[in-house]
Amino acid sequence: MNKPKRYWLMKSEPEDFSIDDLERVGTEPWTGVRNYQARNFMRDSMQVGDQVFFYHSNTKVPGIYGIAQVASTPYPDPTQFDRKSKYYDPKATEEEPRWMLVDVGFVRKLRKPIPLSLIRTRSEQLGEDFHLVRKGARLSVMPVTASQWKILLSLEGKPA
DNA sequence: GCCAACGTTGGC
DNA sequence: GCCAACGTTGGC
Repeated sequence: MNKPKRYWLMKSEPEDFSIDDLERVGTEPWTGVRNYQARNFMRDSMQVGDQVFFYHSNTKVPGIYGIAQVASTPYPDPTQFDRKSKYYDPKATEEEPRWMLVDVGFVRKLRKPIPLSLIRTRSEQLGEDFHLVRKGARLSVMPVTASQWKILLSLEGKPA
């Protein structure tokens, strides 16, 4: 029997890594997550083929810009061992890595981005458990339910 | 184990 | 650039 497909939302600052960058490279290890909750989602719950909303944060128009998919099983984030990386973690060792990640693969860019401002207008529909529009939401990797996925996708191409 | 101080996230 | 919200750190 097929496992039901899972959905996620992953944030990235486009100056750092954008959906266009992902389109160019095809697949990218999702390095630099240093939040335990976000790590746990990647380590414990993601499966190859899961669908991902690619969200641009810290930018002029924050919002969902594209769709990606989980492209690997979890493995240790190599940047935690790299002294020269800004993500270096002195407490992590090869034997006991702290930070796990998955590879993310390009699926498509949205015809038109779905701005956060538009997403907020659907807060009620999306429900309490939608992390993105919670006050002070800082989680960079979060689950999205099938119904939330549908609602959000239906906003593609809608005027903001 | 508490909690103040600090650093970071991320919208505006 | 500002600053609220939040997670983490470290002194006690």
